[in-house]
Amino acid sequence: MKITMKDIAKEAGVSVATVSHVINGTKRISEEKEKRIWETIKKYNYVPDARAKQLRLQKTKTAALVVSSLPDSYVTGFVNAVGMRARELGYHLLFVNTNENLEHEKETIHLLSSHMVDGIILSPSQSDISYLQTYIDQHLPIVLVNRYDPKITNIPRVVADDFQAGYDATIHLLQHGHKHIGVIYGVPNVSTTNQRIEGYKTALQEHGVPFNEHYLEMGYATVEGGYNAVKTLLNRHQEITALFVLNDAMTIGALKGIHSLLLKCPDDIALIGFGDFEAASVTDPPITNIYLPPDTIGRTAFDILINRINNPNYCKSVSLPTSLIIRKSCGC
Amino acid sequence: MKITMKDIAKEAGVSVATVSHVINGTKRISEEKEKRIWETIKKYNYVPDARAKQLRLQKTKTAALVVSSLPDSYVTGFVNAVGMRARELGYHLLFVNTNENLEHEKETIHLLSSHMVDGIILSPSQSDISYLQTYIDQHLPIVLVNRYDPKITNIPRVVADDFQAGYDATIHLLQHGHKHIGVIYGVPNVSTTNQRIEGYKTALQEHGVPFNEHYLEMGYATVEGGYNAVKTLLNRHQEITALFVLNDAMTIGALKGIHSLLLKCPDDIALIGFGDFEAASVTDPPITNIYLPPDTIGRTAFDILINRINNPNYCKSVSLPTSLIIRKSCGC
DNA sequence: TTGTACGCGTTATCAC
DNA sequence: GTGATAACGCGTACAA
Repeated sequence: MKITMKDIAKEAGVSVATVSHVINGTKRISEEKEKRIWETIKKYNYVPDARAKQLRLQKTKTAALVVSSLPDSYVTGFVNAVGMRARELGYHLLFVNTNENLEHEKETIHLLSSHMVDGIILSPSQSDISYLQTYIDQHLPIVLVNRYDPKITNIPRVVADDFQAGYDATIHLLQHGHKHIGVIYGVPNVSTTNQRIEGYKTALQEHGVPFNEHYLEMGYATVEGGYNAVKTLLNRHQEITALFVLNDAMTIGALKGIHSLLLKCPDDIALIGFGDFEAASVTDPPITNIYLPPDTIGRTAFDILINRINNPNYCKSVSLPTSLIIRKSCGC
Repeated sequence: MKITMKDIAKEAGVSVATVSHVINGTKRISEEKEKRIWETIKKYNYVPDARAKQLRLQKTKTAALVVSSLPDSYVTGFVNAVGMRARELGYHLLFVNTNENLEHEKETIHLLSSHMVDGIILSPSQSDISYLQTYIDQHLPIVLVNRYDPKITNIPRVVADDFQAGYDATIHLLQHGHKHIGVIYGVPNVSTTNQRIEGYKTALQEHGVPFNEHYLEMGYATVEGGYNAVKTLLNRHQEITALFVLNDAMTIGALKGIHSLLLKCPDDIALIGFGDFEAASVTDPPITNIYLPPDTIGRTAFDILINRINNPNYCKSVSLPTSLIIRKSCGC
């Protein structure tokens, strides 16, 4: 049931006008009443209805950004796919990039929960998404993409089969005779990273290769971050002959790093990336990648969201297969 | 002045209920009245207020997409910059990708004009944006980015100095002794393409090199498109020794094409791109590019939009400088 | 502090 | 069958 300012006012034993003033700080209200009102607001996790506010104030505090095309790459492709599907189904899309910042993400979800949108597709910044439970209880339709918390099962999600992908990549490197395989990742404690590393471990184990946790190197999920991570890792472990990098930007940085160390790829160091980007076929050498299907993920996520909007109990989760695109960076 | 359903009803001599039924097709209304109502709607370019509708119907037909990061590349970087600035100023951002489709763009602007947003940053699909005049007359705040119509001066814009960029790129190639320089572009009749080509022509002229219009090759603005365009162009004009490609995706495709023709870059064909992408430093060879500053363009566009929102007469236009990033694809 | 008109469409109800 | 009247959705801000 949706809770309005009227409900808050009744519960706190004041008028809606008073509640409004407290929320907006537009007038001094007595200490105790103000406190009681805030408590009631917290209790019900109340957020003023954005539309009513906009209608009254005659402004939306929303700007539109319209562009005529988006070049490809995983997240971009994904954003694009969601946009296309949204359009096909007569929906608009409000877009927010939280820049891997949890606070920003929490604020965003809170804001959006003000009936600003019918539902949310969320690619979380971390795996700890327990804060979402409140909104789920309030029947705010949410679909998780890419990352999720395995312990939370009442939120639908669409993700890639990261375990299998990590496994496949590792097997590919093992088949080329590599025994010392480094892994470079950007974001810790998220299901994507964890699952890919699990797949990596499993593949190693099946081939009787011991797992060395020092072969796991974290860095910022940027070109620069990948560059630094590679240099650190290879300087410390000269026995490493292959690298598995978990995202596009770091893959580019890793290749830069390999070049700067005057190493030959794939002769000295084999490289396999995750995500796949347009330029991967023209790099020196062309990079073998695990391909993530942004289009399928995006469209599926939107379709699931619509189902969830129409039926609050709908809770299907999907895990999509990835594929290995073989180029030259592993010595094939 | 904002026009409401009440105004339409009065003008057409009917009640608001009738107007609503006509718009939504929820009831049979007599031929003549329906016709009269539609005419009035067209006359005033009336669009029902999205917020009032949403408030009444308790749904927004809007979904949110929240992602935790966007990898870089020009448009992506630009989108990201606008998003950051919007957040800093307490705005939300509705995002639409029109996929270079003019009809889609027109529909979008029309929809957004329903007070759905306070203002619009538009990267048009074509230079013919005369259809915007109606909205400008209605004081819908719009800022143009990247592309514009030189004839329309009452819409603020922020663009790169495309003429100078085209000039700089060409001069760079001329200085390396190239006389037969091909140009590959994706979108015809837009200011970006036109201006860059103007710069190219001017540079040629200053160096006494004749302009050959057959050196201009158009293709789809994709990797595939760049690939095909290069093959077509180089097969037809074997004397060409340098290529200037006007966007990232086609630049990647062009390099692919050069490889597939078994030509050496830069020895056989020099290459200079436009936009610059992360992987450009690790391609074979690393690609010299004209760099467009997405961050500055995005933030500036948003700031101008805010000014326009606060003052309908504000109409500053900005042209930002580009820079040449020298790598190896020109033989430096 | 609070009652209440208002912003703008939608739709159930009622009148012709 | 056609069309108008009016209540409603939810905050805001002025008058009391």
